Amino acid sequence: MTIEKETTQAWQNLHITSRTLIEQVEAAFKQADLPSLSWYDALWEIEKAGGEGIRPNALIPQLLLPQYQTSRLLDRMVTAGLIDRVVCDEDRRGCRAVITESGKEMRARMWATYKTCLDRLVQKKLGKDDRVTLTQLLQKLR
Amino acid sequence: MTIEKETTQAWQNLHITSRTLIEQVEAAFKQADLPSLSWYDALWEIEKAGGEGIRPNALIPQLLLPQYQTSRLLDRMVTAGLIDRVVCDEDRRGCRAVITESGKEMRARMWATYKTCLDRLVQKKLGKDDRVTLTQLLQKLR
DNA sequence: TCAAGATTGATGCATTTGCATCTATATGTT
DNA sequence: AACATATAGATGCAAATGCATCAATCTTGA
Repeated sequence: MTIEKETTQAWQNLHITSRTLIEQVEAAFKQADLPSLSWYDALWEIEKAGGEGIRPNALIPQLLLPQYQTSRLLDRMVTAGLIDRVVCDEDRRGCRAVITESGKEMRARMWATYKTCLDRLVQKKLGKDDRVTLTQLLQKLR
Repeated sequence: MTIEKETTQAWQNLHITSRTLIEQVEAAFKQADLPSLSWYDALWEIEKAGGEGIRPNALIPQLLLPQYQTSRLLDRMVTAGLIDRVVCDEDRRGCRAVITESGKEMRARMWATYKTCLDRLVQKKLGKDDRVTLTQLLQKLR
């Protein structure tokens, strides 16, 4: 079994590109005094869940985080006043994460920054066809 | 300025794919009782540098790590006996990272595992043409 | 019904990270 | 030469991570 050059190149470009782009978004967030991408992802999932909120264990597969990281991310967001941990009637072991008004506001502010990055880093760099092709190729790898 | 659906999808697929694949490689390393990918990358760069070794500050752009992380990664690899930190005659502030025999052996063992993953996760999943196309699209994003 | 096992989510502890700063040496300017 | 500034790399400290484990609750099967 031999690894071809194109394999290595695809591999390296995949990870370098992903890391570099994320770094640029994180830098933009920091610049704007905003928390990091994982907070955005979590806030967005929790906001989409609506007033009922969402169970931490349902958040795990969305965020691709381990259980303990999810738990601690929620801790920090509670501390920051962006979400509430609400008791869960249907399962007393669990809880529900519910976004606060302040959380919604934060998510919106983050989106404003995020959006600009996505436009500059992806949309402006690749035509629609290329974006579709890229998505298809990436999906073959998952 | 509006973010189109294909933009979001390319963005998400890029990062999810990268993370997922890396997780699988890391899992394979852990499985085989080997250190993590960043050790591999560092060992490889240092080994390629030959007997002269390489200056930490030259390693930084290769590894895409911040200075302090590079410094501490070298610490740990010294502790593990995989590299030596050699005094640098031409610049007394600095040092040179030189791979040890044990380090070469470790890199080779890691490559055996790594290679298998690359074959299974990339080479078997995408034909050569697709790999080339993917690389090209990713390069447009960097 | 009740014990055995599974699941939810939190947490103690050691390691790693991120940031800022420090020391030491090198370089550039007058 | 003498000083100011820049650069290389290490490090103290606070925060975040990874791992293992815990308590509480739920589910299942006899």
